[in-house]
Amino acid sequence: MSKNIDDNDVKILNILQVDATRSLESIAEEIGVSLNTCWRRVQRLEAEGVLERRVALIDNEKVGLPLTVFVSVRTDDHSKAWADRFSDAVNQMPEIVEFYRLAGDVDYILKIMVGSVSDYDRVYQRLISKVKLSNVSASFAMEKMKFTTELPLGR
Amino acid sequence: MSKNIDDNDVKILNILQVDATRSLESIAEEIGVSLNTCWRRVQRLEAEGVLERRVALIDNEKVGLPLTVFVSVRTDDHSKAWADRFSDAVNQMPEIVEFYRLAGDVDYILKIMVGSVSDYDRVYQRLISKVKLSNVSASFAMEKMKFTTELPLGR
DNA sequence: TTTGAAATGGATTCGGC
DNA sequence: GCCGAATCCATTTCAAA
Repeated sequence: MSKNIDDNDVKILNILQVDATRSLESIAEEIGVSLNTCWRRVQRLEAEGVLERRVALIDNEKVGLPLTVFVSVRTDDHSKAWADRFSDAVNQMPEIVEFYRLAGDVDYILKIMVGSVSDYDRVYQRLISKVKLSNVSASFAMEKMKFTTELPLGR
Repeated sequence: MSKNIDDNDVKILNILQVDATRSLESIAEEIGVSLNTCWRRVQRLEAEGVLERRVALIDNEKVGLPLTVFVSVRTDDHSKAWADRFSDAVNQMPEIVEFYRLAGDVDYILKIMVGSVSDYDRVYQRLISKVKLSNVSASFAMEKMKFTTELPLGR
């Protein structure tokens, strides 16, 4: 934990990462500081970029996106040019919601959210039309058992 | 896409899933409806559970959680009792931020956010002390190339 | 320089038309 | 769907420590 984040900051972050609609007044009361102090801390956390943004989370099933797919990618082309093209292609595709480069035998993992298996196939076809992938393996999620954007900050 | 979500609802959702601090007035203006209509639509989307909640997103590196680990789990115990114990254990561990049951040869995938490899090892030890896992494989993320909570709703 | 109390003005909420 | 009143809330100001 960064040294410029104290106990009260953590309390504020823990409240806001559960519910960003909480009023400053109620947060101030809960953590035992004045409204003003609380406001200043939130401002500082935003200015420092600790608090990145506030977003609305949408129920993926209720908007017709019940299927989550994890895709493992291996490549034999480890050039920068290839990596850049892959990255650009992924960033143009809104169905790909997460994308990491990994250590180990799998080079990349993608998380894709779509309406159906055939929607997934269209996303897959579009992706491989943009960039050559030597070894791709898809795993379909049968059940979302936990999903949170809340980071473990301790108390 | 569910039939009770129309074009204007999608526009509202697309705005709020990028920035939940936007005022109703500015949203109303952007999509071309009255403030009141916009407010009622947001109320309805919340009541229906389409809009689940609004949260603050925190910079994981700035709070000392630079390491993301994907863990694949295979099990030979496919009983309900075992699955429940696994699920309970995961839900008690805030470092595990995502958890899915998969189709295919890997049974589960976990996404874990921690400060370091040794923090990961502590999480891992804690997990296997609570539930027997027959085959576990961890992949460490070297680079977060894309992360968004924004669902692809089309226009 | 920091802190808290109070004022301001803007945004949200909700009834009625 | 639109108006407008009542309320709530973020932000600024200002005085005191």
